[in-house]
Amino acid sequence: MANDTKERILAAALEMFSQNGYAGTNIRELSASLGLVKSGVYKHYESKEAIWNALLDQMIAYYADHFGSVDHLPPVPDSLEELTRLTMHMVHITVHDEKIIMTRKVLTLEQYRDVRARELATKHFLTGLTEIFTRIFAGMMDKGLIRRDDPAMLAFAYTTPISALIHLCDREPEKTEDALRKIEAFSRHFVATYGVQ
Amino acid sequence: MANDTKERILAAALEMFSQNGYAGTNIRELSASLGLVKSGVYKHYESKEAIWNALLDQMIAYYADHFGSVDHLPPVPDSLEELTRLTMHMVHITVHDEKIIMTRKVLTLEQYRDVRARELATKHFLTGLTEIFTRIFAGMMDKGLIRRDDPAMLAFAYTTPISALIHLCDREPEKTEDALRKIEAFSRHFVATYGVQ
DNA sequence: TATTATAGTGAACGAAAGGTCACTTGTCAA
DNA sequence: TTGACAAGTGACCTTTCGTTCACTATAATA
Repeated sequence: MANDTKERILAAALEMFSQNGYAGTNIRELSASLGLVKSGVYKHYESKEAIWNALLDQMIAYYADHFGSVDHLPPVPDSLEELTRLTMHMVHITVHDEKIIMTRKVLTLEQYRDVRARELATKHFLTGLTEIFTRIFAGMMDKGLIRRDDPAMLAFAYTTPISALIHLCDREPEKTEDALRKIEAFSRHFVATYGVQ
Repeated sequence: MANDTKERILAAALEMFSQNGYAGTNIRELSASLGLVKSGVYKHYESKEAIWNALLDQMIAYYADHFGSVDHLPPVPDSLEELTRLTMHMVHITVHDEKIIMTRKVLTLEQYRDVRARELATKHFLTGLTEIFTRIFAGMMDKGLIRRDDPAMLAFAYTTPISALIHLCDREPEKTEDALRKIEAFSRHFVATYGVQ
């Protein structure tokens, strides 16, 4: 199947780009990892850059589908404890899903070179999470669970420390357990600070 | 002078590595940017990797000299307003000094490939700032300026959002002004939350 | 002054890169 | 059964890469 190979190429590209970067990846190795010879790849993509652009297209579409729409917002927690649980659930997925990890790494490595990677990186690493939690905190304020305050500021203050530790997990995977504990401790501290007792 | 050229090579390497990454940088361009021909570079470094290692040595030494010792700790602020001023002063330097910007970019680009870059990245992006502000907050608690709390947790909660915006400046320099305003707003919000009025 | 080490040149090299092309194979519709 | 087409192969091309080397110019040293 043409489509199958085309997608397998993208999957292999994600893996290699996330480890060695775009410039550090060569088509021979990429093809070999799929059991093809390099000219086979050129039957599906006209150039290395075309692979890169298709991969970015896919990442952008994936992001829009999964995080970009209001439909996929997690429900507003009904308790402070549930906020921590929700947070830990989201974090667990994001630091253990290989594909998501590789996506973050690719965006990290190519953010200075490619405009679209740069924009997606900002969404992934900063504005995306902040927007989601702005709504969550606004909802929790309405429910009287957390102190009235600027929900966007709280979301920023809540998500960026977590993001920093997620980056740490990407960089030093052996510290993942520690980072998860630290995120949970941070979440509880946050709740203790802003939550209405 | 041998030493002069040797250091100019490192400076050029920092610039090119920070823009194109190690794999994306070639010795011809690097030499040309110094007005040399590429074989001239090999009179000073035996290989591209040797340049990379020397650059890392320099970055590690620079970090140890400027941020690693207790001597260079900023003084503990005497007021909440001064905490914000101190913060903005440090941030201004860090987002406007080209050499520091390039250092962060290099560490960002090479963190998955090189063990030493990985470790230095964690210091730069996470533990370094947190340690500095842990001392500052401990001092401010002693002075009765901010509420008694775990100073390391406060430092983490204070520095990582700022770090996130510094990364944003590296990625999208045109947003620097906005980011600086946001950092100041965040600092004041933090002070309003944890400061003793 | 003669010598020697240093910095820099320019041509060349082999390896590896991205990409092309004529060709084979297998599948499916006419 | 045959024709057409998509998928994959292997040899080959060009360019670029990191690296080497014989050589020159210069400036300090003995």
